[in-house]
Amino acid sequence: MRAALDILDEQGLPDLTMRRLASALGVQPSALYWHFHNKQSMLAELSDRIVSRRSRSRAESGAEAEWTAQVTTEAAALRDALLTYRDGAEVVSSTLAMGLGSTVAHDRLASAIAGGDFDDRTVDRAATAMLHFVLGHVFHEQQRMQYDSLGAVAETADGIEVEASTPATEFVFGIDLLVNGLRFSAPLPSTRD
Amino acid sequence: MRAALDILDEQGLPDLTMRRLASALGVQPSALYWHFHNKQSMLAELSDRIVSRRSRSRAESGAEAEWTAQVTTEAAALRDALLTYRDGAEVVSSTLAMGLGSTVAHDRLASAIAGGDFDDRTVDRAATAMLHFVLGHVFHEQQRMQYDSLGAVAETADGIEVEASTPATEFVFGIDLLVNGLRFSAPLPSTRD
DNA sequence: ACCTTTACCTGAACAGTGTTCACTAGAACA
DNA sequence: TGTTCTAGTGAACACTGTTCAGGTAAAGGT
Repeated sequence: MRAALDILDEQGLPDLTMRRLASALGVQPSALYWHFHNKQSMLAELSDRIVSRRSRSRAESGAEAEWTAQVTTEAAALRDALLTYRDGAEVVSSTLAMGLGSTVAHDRLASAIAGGDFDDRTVDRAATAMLHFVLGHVFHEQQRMQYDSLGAVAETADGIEVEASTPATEFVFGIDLLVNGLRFSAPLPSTRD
Repeated sequence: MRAALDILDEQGLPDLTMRRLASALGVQPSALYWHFHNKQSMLAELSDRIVSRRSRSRAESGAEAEWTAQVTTEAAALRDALLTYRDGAEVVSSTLAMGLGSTVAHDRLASAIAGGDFDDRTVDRAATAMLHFVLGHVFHEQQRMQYDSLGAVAETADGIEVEASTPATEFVFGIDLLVNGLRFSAPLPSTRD
C-alpha cells in the first residue's frame, strides 16, 4: 500500500500498473495476486486509505458548533484528503462508482448534515449529492493541475485582470450552495422549539 | 459514430475497443486512426453526440417561465440524454474531466441559471457545481443498473416496505438543493424592481 | 524426527489493449 | 499522363491485467 501510494503520487494513476508496483517491491507481478484478488480491489483499499486520512483541524469544532460549519469543515477535510495524493479524486471516484470501497466519506458528510435535524432520507440524499459534487470538483481540479504543469501558459485575457478565482473559493461556493439549499428548502421536520 | 454508439449501448464502455469498432465496420483497427487521432478523441466526439441529443420536451417552457423551472427542465434533459445510452454518463464524465468535448452541457445549464439574474461568475460556478452533481448521479445510477441486471436480488429488508426511492426523485432532490441554495444564498445583484 | 500445512513467491504464458508505420489501391484534379 | 489526396491493409510494438503449475521456506502437529 505504501509503495502503491508512492507510485500514485509520483507517477500518477495511469502509471500505477501491477507490473510497476511489483517491480517497486522487487517482486514478480503475479505475487501481488496473493495479496489482492484484483487490481480494482487493490485500488479500493488505496481509496480507503486516501479518504481516511484525517487532517487535524478538529480543534475548532466545538461540541455544539453550527451544523453548517461542521458540514463545511467536513467537506473541506474530504477535499484535502483527496488532494493529498496525485489523482486521488479519480481513484476514489472510480472506486466508489464501482460500488467498492468503504462508505466513510459519505458517512462523515452525512453525520455532519444530520446535525441539522433532518429526516434520515434527506440526510442520506444530501450527503450523496454533496459527495458527487466534491468528487467531481476535485477530480476536475487535479486534472487541471497536471494539465497546467504540462506546459500550458496562463492566458490572462487582454489585460482584464479578473480577480483570481481559486479552486478553493469555487469549492466553498458549491458547498455553500448545497448547505443553503438544505437549510431553506426542506421544512424542518422535528419542531422542537 | 453510429457503430460506436451501437457497441456502447449493447456491450458497454469496457467492450468498446478500437478492434471491436473496426470489425463492426468491416475494417482493420488501424483504419480508424485516419479518422480519429486517438481513442480519446473518438470518445470525445461520442460524448458530444450523447450530450447534444435533445429530448423534445421544449413545449412547456414558455418565454418567461420561472427560471427555476427552466433549470430543473434543463437538468432533467441532460440526465435523459446521459441515460439514453449505456455508460453514457461515464463517457461524458471522463471526457469532460480530460478537458475534451464541447461545453454544451455546461452552457445549457448556465443559460438556464442565468435566467435568475446572477452575475456571470456565480452563473458559471453554479452551472459547474450542477454539472458535477448530474454526472456523478447518473454515473452512479447507471452503474447500479448494470449491477442489478447482473443478478442481484432486490433485498427488501424485513417486510418494511420503505417507500420506493427512485433515482429520479433522488435526482430532483439534488437539483432542488442546488436551485434553492442559489435562490436564497446569493443576494440578487441587479435590483431592477 | 518426520510430515503436512500454510504463506509467499517465481516464471512463463494467455489474451487482449491502443497505437504506429511502411505500403497500396482508387479516385480527383491539373 | 502524372501527382496528390483519401482511405485502408497487415504486420508489428510495447504494453496491460490475470492465470497457473510449480517451488521454497517457515510453522505446527504428532
